[in-house]
Amino acid sequence: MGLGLGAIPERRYVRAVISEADTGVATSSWPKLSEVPRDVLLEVLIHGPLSRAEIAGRLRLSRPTLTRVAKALVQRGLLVEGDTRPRSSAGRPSEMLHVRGAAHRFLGVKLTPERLFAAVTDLTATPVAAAEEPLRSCAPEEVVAQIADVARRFPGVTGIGVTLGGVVLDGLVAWDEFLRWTDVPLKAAVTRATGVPTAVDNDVQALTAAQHWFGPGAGLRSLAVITVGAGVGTGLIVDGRLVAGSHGLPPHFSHTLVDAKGPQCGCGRRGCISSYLMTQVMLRRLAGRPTYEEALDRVRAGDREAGQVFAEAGYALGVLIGTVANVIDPQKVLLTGEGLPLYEVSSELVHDGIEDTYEDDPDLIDLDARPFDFTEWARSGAALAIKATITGAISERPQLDRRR
Amino acid sequence: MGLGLGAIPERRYVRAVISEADTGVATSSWPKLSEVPRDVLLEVLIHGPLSRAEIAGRLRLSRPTLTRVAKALVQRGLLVEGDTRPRSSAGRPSEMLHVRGAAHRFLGVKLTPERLFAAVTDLTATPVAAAEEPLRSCAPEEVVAQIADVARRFPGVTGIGVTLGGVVLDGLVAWDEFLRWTDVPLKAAVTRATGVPTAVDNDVQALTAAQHWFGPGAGLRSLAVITVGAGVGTGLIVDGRLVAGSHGLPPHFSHTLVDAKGPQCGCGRRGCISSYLMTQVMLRRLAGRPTYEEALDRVRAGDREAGQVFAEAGYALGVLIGTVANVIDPQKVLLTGEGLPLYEVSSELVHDGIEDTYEDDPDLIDLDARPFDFTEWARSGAALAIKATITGAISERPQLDRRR
DNA sequence: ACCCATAAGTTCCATTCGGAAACTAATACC
DNA sequence: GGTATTAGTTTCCGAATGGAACTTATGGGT
Repeated sequence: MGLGLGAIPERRYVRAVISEADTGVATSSWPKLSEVPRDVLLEVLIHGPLSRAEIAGRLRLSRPTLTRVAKALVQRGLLVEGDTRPRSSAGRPSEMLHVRGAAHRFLGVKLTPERLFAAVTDLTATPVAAAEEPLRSCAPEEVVAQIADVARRFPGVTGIGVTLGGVVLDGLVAWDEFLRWTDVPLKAAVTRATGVPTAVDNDVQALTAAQHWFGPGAGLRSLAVITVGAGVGTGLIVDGRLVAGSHGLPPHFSHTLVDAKGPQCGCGRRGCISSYLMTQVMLRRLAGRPTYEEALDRVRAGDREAGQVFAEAGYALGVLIGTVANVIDPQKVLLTGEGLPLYEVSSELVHDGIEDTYEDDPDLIDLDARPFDFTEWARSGAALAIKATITGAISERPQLDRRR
Repeated sequence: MGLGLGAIPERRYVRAVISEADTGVATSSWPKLSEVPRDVLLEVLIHGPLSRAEIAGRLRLSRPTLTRVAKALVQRGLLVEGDTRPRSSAGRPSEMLHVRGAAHRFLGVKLTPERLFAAVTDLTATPVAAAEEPLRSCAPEEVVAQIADVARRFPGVTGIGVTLGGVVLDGLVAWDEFLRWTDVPLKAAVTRATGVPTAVDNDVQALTAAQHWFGPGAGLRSLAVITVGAGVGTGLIVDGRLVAGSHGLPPHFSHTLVDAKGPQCGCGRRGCISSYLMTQVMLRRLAGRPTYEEALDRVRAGDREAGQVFAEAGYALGVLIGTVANVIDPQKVLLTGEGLPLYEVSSELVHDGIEDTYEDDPDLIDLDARPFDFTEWARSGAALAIKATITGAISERPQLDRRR
């Protein structure tokens, strides 16, 4: 319904065989999975191909259960049996289970005030298509219409994930400074306009979750993600779950003080971490207001002034890393973003900042810097859709979980 | 066993009725509970007396399930039916279920280099006895012996919780600066010496968990606990769970910079939050090195010098509160500790600090300041024992949880 | 006083789900 | 080719959960 499928011939003749899984829109409906099958799928999704025995061990399930559950997941087309991997010693070799990525497609959309970035991925969050276009307007209705247009170009997706730089609570964009939105029920609107289940979240939060499922932080119990771009952003995974503040904001560390005599910050004070790291502020301090790339070139060419600004930025980044590590003592700190060249040119100062801030042995911090393509933002939208689809957050209202 | 109960007459005649619950050591054995009964017990423990219907609603269980589970818990002596509470409108009144606190007792022990604090509580963490004595020695074996002596004075406890100011990982005291311990397997040692299942944890972590179950933060999804005493400590609850760093330390925010020209801090730098708040440092700045109480009197009497030191400390506390709130955006910030008079004498400056630091509306912060008796530390040890007993962490090895 | 609406708690029963035991399958090593 | 070893399967059973229908205890209306 809502899909204009009235004209499609009835398919009663299939129902008896394929039953529920195929009743709705052919390729794009997600089967309802109960808890254990969902956990099994997730385990394979996050930790790569695994044998039944391995999964049973990790999830503390019996092998018979795994036989049954795996069979069901294969029947639903979500898993496939891949190669068999011989044991190192004796014993029957394992049959590896893979996620059948092609089974579903997801659309991710990242909104900025100027442009819309889109990416289509398969179930394993591997990109299969991408698009980018100017945002026609910032008015909510028009943005929704534009997203629906994009969605029409990629039919058959199982879910849509939209991310933006604002405060998102339960699918409602409570506040977006850049788009100038207040209380926009984006999730409902896009779901209605496209007919496809949609999830909406803050971009940094979605990126963090994406890195935790599909990136270098896959499956870690604790993880800190720091994005360096036009500004800095932080996301935290604690106890295997994304930390969402009670008001929907991602954790922010960025106005922690580095040096009270530092540059003027947007927040009104001086010398916050973010005052050193915001691209705008950095460039403003340089003669002739170069672009970011020009500034980088100057640094690489040995320019003193630019070097100083980037060194200070690097130090501030180090302080940020150290502060985050002090607070949650994560298994890994992941550094991403378009501004990562900063780490490349002044990694030494970053480490100075860490050393001056972190209260334990800096070697304990597993720091991972990953270069970053801007389309990654859109991909993390798709990852958001995948996550919402699998956990069921996308269709049902989120379950109150009665965990400890 | 180990409790010297050999002389107590056998009670075969009861077994048929009370079955398992009474098979082992009479009053002090904890029945194994499966997940749902455990959740039900917890819900009543944390959220006060509740009716079956109410619990079923909260835990998303059916009413028949609640009938069954409640009956089992009543049989095991953990719950009792209390008063019936009439509906406001029509309908049969609810029968309230209470935790039968008297069913079990727990011993909490807090270790400091000079003294040992002990508290015995019932299952609801209500204190029933307390003791305090000098620590005979800091040597691990002697401390264990002393704890065993204390435990002998309070026979029949179901669990023991020991807390101290060090780094505790899985019952092993990896490092305690104050006691000068490294890698002391305290949990195993006390369990062996007393014959009672024992849990060990960092004191601030245990306090945080205690406040989250039995204090003003009961049952919140997110909570920050800030203790002000000889130093400052921080504990976090996120998503209903205690945040434990991957190396066992509680989160520390206390060396965040407030003012680079501030007092010298133990960490080598100047003007950290903790440099303003450590009692030692505060008193050192005052003429004649008064005691804490004397210093407080001076402030209340209007002494300029003391007022300044306490004002700065208050401001630093505000910065700490704001920083914590920025990071996890908790539902509540709970302020406790022996040093709480600070908040009383300079609450205005605390709020200034919050205002200058928190990036949203300070009114969103639900700040709760609770005066603090030192025996609270020991009580939180008992709460630790309760928590470990109920979650099963005390006997079995912690289950790998396969949650999302 | 009586009946009815309302909501709590219970009983009964069908169903689901996961683990134990015992099996088969596929390999390495001797 | 036999044996040890580990993966995966089948069969079966017990535990636990939720739906339907019931009983119980109240308030409110007539």
